Amino acid sequence: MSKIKDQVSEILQSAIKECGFPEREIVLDIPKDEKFGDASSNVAMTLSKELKTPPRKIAEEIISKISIDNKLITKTEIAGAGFINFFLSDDLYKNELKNILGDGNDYGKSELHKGQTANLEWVSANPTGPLHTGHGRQLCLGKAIAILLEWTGYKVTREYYYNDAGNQMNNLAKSVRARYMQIFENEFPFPEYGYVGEYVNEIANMIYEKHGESLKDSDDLDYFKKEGEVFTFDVIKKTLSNLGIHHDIFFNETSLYEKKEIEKTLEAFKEKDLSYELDGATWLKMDENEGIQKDKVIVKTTGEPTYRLPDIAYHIDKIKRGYDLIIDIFGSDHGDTYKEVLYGLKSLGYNTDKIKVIIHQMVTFKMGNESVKMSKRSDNVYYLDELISDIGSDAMQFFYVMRGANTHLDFDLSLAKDHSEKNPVYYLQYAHARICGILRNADEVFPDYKKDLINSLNLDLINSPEEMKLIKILTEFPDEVLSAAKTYEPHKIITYLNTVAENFHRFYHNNRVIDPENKEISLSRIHICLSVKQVLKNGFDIIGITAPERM
RNA sequence: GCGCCCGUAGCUCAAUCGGAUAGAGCAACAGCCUUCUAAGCUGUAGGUUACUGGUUCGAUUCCAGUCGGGCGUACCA
Repeated sequence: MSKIKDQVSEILQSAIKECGFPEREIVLDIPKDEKFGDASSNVAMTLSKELKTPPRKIAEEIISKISIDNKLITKTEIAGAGFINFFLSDDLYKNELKNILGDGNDYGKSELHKGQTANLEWVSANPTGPLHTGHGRQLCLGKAIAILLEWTGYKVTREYYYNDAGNQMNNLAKSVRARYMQIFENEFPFPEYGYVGEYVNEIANMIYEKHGESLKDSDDLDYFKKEGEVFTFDVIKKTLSNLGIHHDIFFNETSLYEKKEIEKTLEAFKEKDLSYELDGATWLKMDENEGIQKDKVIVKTTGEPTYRLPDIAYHIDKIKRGYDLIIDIFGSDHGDTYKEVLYGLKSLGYNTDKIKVIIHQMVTFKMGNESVKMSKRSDNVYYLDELISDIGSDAMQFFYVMRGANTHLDFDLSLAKDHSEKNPVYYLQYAHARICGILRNADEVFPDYKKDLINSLNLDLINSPEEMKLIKILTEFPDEVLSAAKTYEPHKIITYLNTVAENFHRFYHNNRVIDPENKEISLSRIHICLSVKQVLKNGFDIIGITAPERM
């Protein structure tokens, strides 16, 4: 569609120029209702005020300059308050259809950001326990966004930021040690806010197998911490890997201390008089105009930095690496903190224009009507691995990504578990599997159909309304990818794929594809099927689900 | 209290810079399998887009206020 749209908007643009009207950026919409044509412009309405002329009159003047022929624009009309609607030649779409199979797995990719680099940081859970369903949304969202960016030409670096030295990790170490001690000392006290997950016992048992009771009198928490970290990270990475997520960089906060980057950042704040000492702590001056309510502590009275300082130093590091785009994905519980980080960077003179922060709202989990409260410290945690084995990774990926990030999402676990076959993901995947079934049939009836498609394909035979509608929708795919990528919203792809599947199922119902009596028409329909299959597959690749051959 | 986000069909959510009659899935009801997979298709029902006002050719979308929900408001991250 993109190319088709460009042609139409050029014609429209020059018609406006010919009329002597002021230039406008031309935006062509694809009307929701077919009766309004294939493309629609509201330009007459936007010119109305400036020209002090009724929009319909302006529209009339514009379309009088547009020539009608059978090759491109077959009809124009003025509708409603002054919309200019264009009806386009079917052949345009049929020709575009050929590009789908020509481009194959690349159909829909663009070179908009060719040669540019992007860094996407997400997940970034500290290694204190396995990933759970609270991480799921971010995980799946980031996976899809990374691919989406690649489809528009970016070279994407996937990054995971973690801290193996903070309070959370000390807490894990204490918890592991307590479980270890409890193996031979029933009464050994467990820390009040310790991690009670079963994995903590596993780590303790592992240590016991290696060392027996020899660590009984050791109060060296570092060893327990290290074992805990190694074990947990291993579990986390396995979960990620099972989902096809591979981070290129695991960035340890500790390395910022080793490279003195924290100190340097602190010095920079002091030099610029952006920080001050009060009550034994160091405070960063904040600006209410940036939406931050009050000054924040960056170094505690203990001498340890709060998370803000290393976060700022970390982003300086990323900026210096020279990416064209830096994306952070945070949950809404971090909604305020990113502002502090960005403000810190700005106040030090860094350009933060390239940093995009994606905030996703929390997911509420429900079991029937009961809302499920989850806490790492109460052990009623629903781990991601469990969710995957309950509903499958495709359903999970689909479910987490199918909605806009900025909307609160209710996840009904009992529904996902009990009625997994009802999951909307199957609607899409079934369309793909169905096509594969047709193609298996084609192999038997017309063994040489692939050659015939090249030599004797006759697209003139495509003329039913279902076929034309389907073809038009397929050609919108490249635009859909661009639009989803522009706003980092992979759910738009799913919404689109739904209409593809819907129209395919309808086409299938009304049109027999393989007809041994009529090879020519069979070939044209096989061509449509192959094109649908390709678009579905490419869309699945972006959102991160598989394209099954059978179901 | 203050800040950010949200409020659309019974439920979960879409709606392309502000566009035409607000759309899907699930749930409900009525139909469709001797024919390429019925995990599908067709039809019915379901809405004052939380409420009130404003901006304009036009508002689910932008602005103000009210009500309701989530998150934050740490010398936790």
